[in-house]
Amino acid sequence: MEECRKTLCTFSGLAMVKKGIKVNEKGIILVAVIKDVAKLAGVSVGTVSKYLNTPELLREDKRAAVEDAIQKLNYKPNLFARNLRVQDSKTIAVIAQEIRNPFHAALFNTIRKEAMKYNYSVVLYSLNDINGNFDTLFETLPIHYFSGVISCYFHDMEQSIDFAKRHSKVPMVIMTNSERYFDEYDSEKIVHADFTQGIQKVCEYLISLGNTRIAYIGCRTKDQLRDPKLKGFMLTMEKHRLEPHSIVRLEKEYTMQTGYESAEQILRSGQLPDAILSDTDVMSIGVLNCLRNHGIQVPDDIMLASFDNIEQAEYCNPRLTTLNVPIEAMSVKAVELLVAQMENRECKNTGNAFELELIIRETTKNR
Amino acid sequence: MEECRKTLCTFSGLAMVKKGIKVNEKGIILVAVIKDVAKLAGVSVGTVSKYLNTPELLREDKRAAVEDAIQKLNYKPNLFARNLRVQDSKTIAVIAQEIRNPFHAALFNTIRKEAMKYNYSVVLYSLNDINGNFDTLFETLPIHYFSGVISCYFHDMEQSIDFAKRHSKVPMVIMTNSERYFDEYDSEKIVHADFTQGIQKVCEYLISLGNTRIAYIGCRTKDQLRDPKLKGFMLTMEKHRLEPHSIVRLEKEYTMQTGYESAEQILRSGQLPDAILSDTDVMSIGVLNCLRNHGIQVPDDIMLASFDNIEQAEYCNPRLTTLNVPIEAMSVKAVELLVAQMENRECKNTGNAFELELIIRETTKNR
DNA sequence: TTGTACGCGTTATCAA
DNA sequence: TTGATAACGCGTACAA
Repeated sequence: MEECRKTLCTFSGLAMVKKGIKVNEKGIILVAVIKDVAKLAGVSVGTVSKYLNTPELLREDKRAAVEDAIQKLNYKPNLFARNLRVQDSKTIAVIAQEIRNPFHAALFNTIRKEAMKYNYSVVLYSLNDINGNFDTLFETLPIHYFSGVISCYFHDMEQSIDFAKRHSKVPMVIMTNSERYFDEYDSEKIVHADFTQGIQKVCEYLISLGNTRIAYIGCRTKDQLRDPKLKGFMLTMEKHRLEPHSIVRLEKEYTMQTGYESAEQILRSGQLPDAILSDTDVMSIGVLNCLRNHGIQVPDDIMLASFDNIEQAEYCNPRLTTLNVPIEAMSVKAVELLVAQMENRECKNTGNAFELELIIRETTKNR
Repeated sequence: MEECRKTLCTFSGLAMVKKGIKVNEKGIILVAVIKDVAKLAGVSVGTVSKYLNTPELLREDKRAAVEDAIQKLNYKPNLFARNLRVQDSKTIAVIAQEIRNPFHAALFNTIRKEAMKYNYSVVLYSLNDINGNFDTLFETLPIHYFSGVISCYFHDMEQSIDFAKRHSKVPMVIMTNSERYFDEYDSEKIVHADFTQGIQKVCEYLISLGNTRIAYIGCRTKDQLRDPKLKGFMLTMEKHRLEPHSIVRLEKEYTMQTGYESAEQILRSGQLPDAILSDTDVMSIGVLNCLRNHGIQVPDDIMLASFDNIEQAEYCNPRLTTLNVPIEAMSVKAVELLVAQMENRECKNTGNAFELELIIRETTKNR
């Protein structure tokens, strides 16, 4: 007993002092644990535990006593102890691209809010921190300490899918951007929007407006041959027997700055294109800025259309014609599917495919 | 022993199966734990633990053996067990406003990256999720499971400070926006920029341009009398014996949409102001949009200036005149101070005050 | 319906 | 330098 108290003093006490948690003059922690609640309520720890997990199995008087003690002590269960015991963290890892990008911020925010509804916490892993390197992620992410994973790294679907396969036993939902992944992976693990079709819609629209010399702006992916957006562009151009004015895919991140630089590169090439198809709204905003700097009017001199429909697309000047990606709805669905997996419930795998809708604003017009 | 194995089967096995972790046909978990490493390396668990924490205290041959075993088993320490034992989570809670706001996204992202350098994880608590209610936060946030807290909820400093005081023993850093908090709180816990002075700078500049009828746009804070930005505006106007054209402070969130609506309200009031001073860039973008819809030219008909200097301020049309808040530098400092607190190091409390610099762009001009 | 006792995976202590 | 062991706080099987 003396020994025990000593240990308490040196170990917990010190550790807690270090953490800044209140301790009394004897070095005993003042943060209540289940034992303290039990003592105060005059019951056993087992009973307190039952109160926390299956309160309906408790007699009313005991229930009230425990509740009262918890209140008085401001008791909060220790999550580490609980997680350790039940081998489940109630935490979801979100593998995303870059939180400063409004598209991904919206995605992350929705996932976070939805997860909260199901009592799950969310931790963000940003692939931009590690240069999009999934091997690094594989090494650093302690994946088996998460209840589940949502992967929404559109930038390199091949790697995302590969990563998921390496963890096939872990509850996971992947947001994908191309039909081709449907065959490769369980459909109840996929939330899907067909970016190839999406770009085709945009490109068809630009062509229908009479544009023939169309420039394409994107960022270079590792597996560039399979970039679904670029593919959609190429398919549409071929279908109409049109040659791209140019294809600019810098090895940079999706930022306004990159959009600006991409536009500059197009301008340097000499002859102006009729239209620019940018594969993200964020880049488009940079494009607009660059064109304005060069005195080029949008849409009169050059038209511009892009992809995502971030909130800002409606607020820039001129307002962006773009393709709506229902990212909030997709995120809600992703969490729903993941929770079903984590809790071993069946979940109909219908309705995981989302439509992309063209939003026509001011950067395009009838010639 | 039989009993033990049985328990393993029913409990861990099942729990793990539920989680989708690999188990063999006997229900034994195939995720390696420290015991497995020890067995394979032919050492005790204590030795493996030493390898993980103080490898320099190990003999070379043992060190190599453990390293080899860890490799072979792809062993990763269980964080819950470790946290439970050492009573420290190596996790920082960030109390922020709204991750979709670019200003706060930049803030959160920098904190996250910096924290990573010191081997801390970061969890986001967004006050917008809970309507800015600190009492809710107080109840739901398991604060003593975090190694430290960074509070950057500028929207209601009174409550932020109060929250911090209620947790005075917890390592915490607060970003503040007004001189007045310096006296109330330990200076080594504060990263500071004087928003009152900042707005004064902006307002002085607008007045120096010949504007006299200036409208102010912000959002309503709970403690509106002490809103440092509004205060700066009022002080400057009084100093110049000017009456505000109008003060619009909707009870909404800081969004482009709110900025739009605020501008509409100003326009409805009849006589146009000479200039609008908006207290955040995000709102300004909405203002620009609204003015354009009404055919009002910026800066010719109305000038506009604001606060934050988010990246987008340089990319909108016209480009925003605004006040630079060095949010990245402030975030870096915040993490530095927090780490010092968490690890009981001294940290000179100099240089925690950051200067706000006026950035003149296109929404203002000499008349 | 409640209490007892054990174990989750780790680190710290102490003896060897 | 290493190994055995207790303890972190909780949930659950089983006994009462």
